[in-house]
Amino acid sequence: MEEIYDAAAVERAAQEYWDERRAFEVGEDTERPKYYCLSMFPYPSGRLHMGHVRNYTIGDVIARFTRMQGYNVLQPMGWDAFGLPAENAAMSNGVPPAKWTRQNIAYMRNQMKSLGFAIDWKRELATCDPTYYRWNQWLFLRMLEKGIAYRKTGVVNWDPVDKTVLANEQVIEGRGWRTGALVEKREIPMYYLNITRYGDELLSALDNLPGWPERVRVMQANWIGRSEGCEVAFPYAPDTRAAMSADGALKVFTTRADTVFGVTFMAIAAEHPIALAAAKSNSALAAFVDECRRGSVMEADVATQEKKGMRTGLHVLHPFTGEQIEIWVANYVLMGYGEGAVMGVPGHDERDFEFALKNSLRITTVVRSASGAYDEVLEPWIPAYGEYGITVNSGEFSGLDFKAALDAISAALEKKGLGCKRIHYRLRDWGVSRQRYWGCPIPIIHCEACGDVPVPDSQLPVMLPEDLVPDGSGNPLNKSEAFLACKCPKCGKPARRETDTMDTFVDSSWYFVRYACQDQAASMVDPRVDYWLPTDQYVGGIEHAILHLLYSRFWVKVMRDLGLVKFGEPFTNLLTQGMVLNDIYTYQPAEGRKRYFNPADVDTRRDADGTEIHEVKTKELGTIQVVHEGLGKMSKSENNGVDPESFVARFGADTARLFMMYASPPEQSLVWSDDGVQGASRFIRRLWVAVRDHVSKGPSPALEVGALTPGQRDLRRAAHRALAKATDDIGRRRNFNTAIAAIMELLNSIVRFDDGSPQGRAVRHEALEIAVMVLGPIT
RNA sequence: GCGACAGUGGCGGAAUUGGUAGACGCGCUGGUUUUAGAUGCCAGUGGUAACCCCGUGAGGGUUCGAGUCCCUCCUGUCGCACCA
Repeated sequence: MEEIYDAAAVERAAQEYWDERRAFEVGEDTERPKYYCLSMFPYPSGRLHMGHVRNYTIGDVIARFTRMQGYNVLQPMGWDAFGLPAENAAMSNGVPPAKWTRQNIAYMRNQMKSLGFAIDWKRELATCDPTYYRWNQWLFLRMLEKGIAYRKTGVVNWDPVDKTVLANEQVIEGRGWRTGALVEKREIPMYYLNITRYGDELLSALDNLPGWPERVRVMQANWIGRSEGCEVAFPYAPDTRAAMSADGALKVFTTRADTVFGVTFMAIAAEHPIALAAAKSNSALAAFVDECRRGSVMEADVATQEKKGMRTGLHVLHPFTGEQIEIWVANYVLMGYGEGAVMGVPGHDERDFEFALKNSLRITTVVRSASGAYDEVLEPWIPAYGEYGITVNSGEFSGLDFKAALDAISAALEKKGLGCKRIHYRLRDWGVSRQRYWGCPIPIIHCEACGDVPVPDSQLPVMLPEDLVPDGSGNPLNKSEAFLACKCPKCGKPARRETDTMDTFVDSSWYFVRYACQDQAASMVDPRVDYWLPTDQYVGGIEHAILHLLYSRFWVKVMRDLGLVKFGEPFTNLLTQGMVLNDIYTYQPAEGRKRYFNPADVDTRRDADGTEIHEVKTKELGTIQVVHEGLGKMSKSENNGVDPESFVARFGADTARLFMMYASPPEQSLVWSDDGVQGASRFIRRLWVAVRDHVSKGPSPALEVGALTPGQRDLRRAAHRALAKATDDIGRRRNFNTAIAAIMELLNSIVRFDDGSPQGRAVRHEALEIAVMVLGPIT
């Protein structure tokens, strides 16, 4: 009983045993059903954090469990190795990003190994290796041939802090997603991927992903934002023609072309060219335009923001009646959506209604309620006004239902050359060029004579020089003559290489495919991909619900259409794990910045009247009282992280893993708790002691069910019930907590149950085997 | 504002999907081992002095039976955010 459970020794022995046996290396075994269990690969930032540990523990439990059920299970691991932090680290300490990244990978690989995951390390890959990124380049060239990749000069989002172009998706509320800096607009030629071409499929295929959480599918559907409607052009009236000094038409997109006869005004965004033209000769309007543009950035109270507008004094002509319609600038019209202009139909659109009331504009009824909810549109607004009905007061188009009116009106518009049916997406094409060094070079050569020439396949990969050190003054590739100088593949004359690199989302869009054939030098994929893919289970953070998952789905569909893979959806089942939270403690000195204290350093005691007091012993200030600010995601900035490495050193990986799985269901956030850790630690120790004691008493006799006492029979039944329960829970990934609870209960009864009889030992043996079997996946 | 999800002891959370509410763990209380502490072990722990009583955010409904289903409301979390 004096023996102490030495987690490090126990775990090291197990890990060595696995290594020797190459226990987790798998091949393509057609005899067994395959199971591909994938966790999102980490960015090699330097050290693992608890979020990683949780992510990979959940994946590992699923992998080990399915493996025990007889599947041929692949669980690979790799590194999302390109990206900005490496450049930032390079700038602060002068180390080339390649070196920094590879050191981090080596360190984190060791950390991961000490956690004992059932990973096939033979298949490890890093996206910064030419053997990987050459296929980014290769597929990019195929996309270029198909017209999916194209070059376009466009207004891009420029992050002034990171000095890089951001995708629309990387701009959050007008700010860079990483830096939070206000984004500026710049014109830069760059490469785009035509993801909108796949918009329909990306949307409709969501319905065939029952293994995805509903909310992720909703988020993706909203992001794609498909709407079916009609483009309508309102020709300029003479005054507008004069202001714009050109003939033309104001284009709008509408989903309600059936209400086109109800248009009583036009509303345009403050940034719209007509607004800018009108503002030149109208200072009041110019001031309003300014206000709107400022207001749209300060979005905090957008929800309750009043619908404000101002007339431009300019007009357009109704495409059917020829009537003059006045153009207003309105703060509720967004330049970034559709054409930056809407047709104002106050009778049948709530926002237009509100706007018309406020500005005393005419409200006309052009749709009659099919359900008899109303005859005429009157104040106040009722939702029925916005519903589909039968057209009225619409000239030759009166008396039609929505579908018929839409068809007739769009056909008539098309005849006049003033519009047509159109499907509009919120989703934009994916700009993949980045003005950064530490990324996959875009395989293009710029020749004075031949223009932009794709690098021939035979010259791939375009190698990224690994010895450069960014200094903050832009992309070092632009200063590297060795990289820049090349020959034009077409004419052979000296030419310059493209220095832009690809968005790192490209790297992560297909890494899961490459795991299947990581050592294949001759091609991007090989038949092994057909065996393993698609992935059966993907585990990762909800923060990737839109970008990474959407890009991956798109990329795989392109690969499918190129005949490279046979599937169109990469991830059959998706599990989005919750965050790891911990307490936040702060101290606000009389002067200076608020300080954050790590919860591990905080002592909590109760005051005489029962209120909790949190104290920290500091060197400079002595013992101070700190404030408990609640719970937050473990982060550096709030100093509430728990370091996995020191944790494992102290308690062992099994405790870390058991606690992670036990304390909270995988999809929910997990609150760190030292007490919970104690419980998990105690449990692991207790299990170890029970197994060791049992083993030390020698082999158990064969189990004779008929000879059991009622107590023994009960224990045996409890063991089998626990097994069934755990199998069910882990299989459905619903709640690992209950699976573990069943085993804890079992273990409790085993420990108490010790009558020393031979059959008692046999039952105990069986029960322990079951406990170890179920906990095997977890610990 | 719209949408999704949730609300159960002091805490994390169970409840076999409509059938003994509070599994399991933490915490707490008492006992015990120990020179002492930590650990370990034993017992107790929703409320109430107690019960065959009352208890799953509030109110109503369906049902032999509701934490679970339906309606209304409240609160919280997340997502979207004037989507034309």
